[in-house]
Amino acid sequence: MARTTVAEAGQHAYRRLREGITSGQFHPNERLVEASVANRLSVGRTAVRAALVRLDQEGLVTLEPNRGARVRLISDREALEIEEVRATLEAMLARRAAERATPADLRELRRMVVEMRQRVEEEDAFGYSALNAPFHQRIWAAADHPTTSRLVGSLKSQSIRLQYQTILRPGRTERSLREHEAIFEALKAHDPDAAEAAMREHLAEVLATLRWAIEGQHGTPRWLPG
Amino acid sequence: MARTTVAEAGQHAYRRLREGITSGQFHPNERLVEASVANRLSVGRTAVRAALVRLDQEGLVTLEPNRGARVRLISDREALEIEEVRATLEAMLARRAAERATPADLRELRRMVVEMRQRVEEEDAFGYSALNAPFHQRIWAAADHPTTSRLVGSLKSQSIRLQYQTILRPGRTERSLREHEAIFEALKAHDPDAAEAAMREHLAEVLATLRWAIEGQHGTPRWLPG
DNA sequence: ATCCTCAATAATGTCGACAATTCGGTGTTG
DNA sequence: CAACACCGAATTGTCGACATTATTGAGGAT
Repeated sequence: MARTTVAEAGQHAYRRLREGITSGQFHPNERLVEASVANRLSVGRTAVRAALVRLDQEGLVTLEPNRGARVRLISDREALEIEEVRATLEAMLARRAAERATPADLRELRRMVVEMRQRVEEEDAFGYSALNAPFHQRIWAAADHPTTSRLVGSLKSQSIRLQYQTILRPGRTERSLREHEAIFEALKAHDPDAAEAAMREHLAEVLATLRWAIEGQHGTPRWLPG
Repeated sequence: MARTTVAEAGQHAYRRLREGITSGQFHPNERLVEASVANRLSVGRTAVRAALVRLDQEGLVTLEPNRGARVRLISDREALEIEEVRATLEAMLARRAAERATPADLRELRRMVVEMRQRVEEEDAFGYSALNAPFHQRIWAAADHPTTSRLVGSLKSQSIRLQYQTILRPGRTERSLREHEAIFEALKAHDPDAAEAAMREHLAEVLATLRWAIEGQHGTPRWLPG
């Protein structure tokens, strides 16, 4: 029989809401009225409540006493801070990954890099960007450091909003590809210093692009999702 | 009368429970039955439930569907991982702190170092250890990087269990004091590289001490709840 | 004795009702 | 006309009741 695990509606609500927020379905600063969300997701208010508490702790929504929840708006400053932390931690993970990447890890990473190159040659910036996350995640897996992986994953979901805009920068994909290739080479050579340096450089570029995107949006006072 | 904001019992329960866990009042792996906790803290079950969800997200308790909550037992491996992350992030904070420490920051840090030295001279290891956290926190404040500070603070609360045992290592306090002094000197000189290096070295020592403590407790195969 | 079945119990998951609070508007008063 | 107290709708906070699920222990069959 269809074992749909009816129990734990809370988990369900949490995932749906989280997905809704990170995918931009709910806008930053949008109010999340418990009742509305509840019947939108076809779950009870209790479940929504639990989900909101979780998301508050996670930093994706803010929860004010007696005043409800809203999607947390990450300030520009905070977005940069998050990216800085992410860079620091991912550099550490890259170092570890270089020390212990298995042949299987390297095979998979090579496959990804090849696919990325194809996307760049086809000038498919969006397709390229979609391969970005899996590539990084595979490195986290190779680093075998669950605590940090969890942390970095959580950070990433908080700063999604600006992630999209970084795709648009002209010439960014080519450069990004070269950086990814450098990281891969360092991992393949099992050279921790090189891997850490390459990852640090890559994320410094991302950070710079982020600054560029933030500058840009100040000129263009519209940044709502299309 | 004396309306102490009766609303928000959830916050209250959260703080009490958190305090109880980090202070060791509740032991690792101990089951947290909602009803018991509720009337122990004189709050409703709803509030306890919310608190547990928060603490689960925070990593201080584990929450299994239909099977309740228990105080999370941090494995040795995980404790080391946490300490590693903390080291990485605090090194970054020290770097930033060196760049932007104000005279007030430095005055305060000097005061703390002086007091630490006194404690060491009095051979008051426990008193010395109590000054440890404020010293680090002051550096975080100087770094002016709230995102990271929050993160590091959260990590620290997860690994409290082993923190105490590190005090016991012979000769540790003297060495720790010298490390702290080195960090202070680097901050005072506004030398980011030196500050980062000093902090990194300090926390590498802490990590080593942690490993030592973990080895030690393997000799004593008693860790079951009493 | 060991394993299995199955009721009894304890604890969690969910819901609906109601109290408490916030917020926007409305009418009153100076 | 502005400031202000106040009412009402909307929303959140809390509680108790009940359904659902795990766990325990006794009894029976092999």
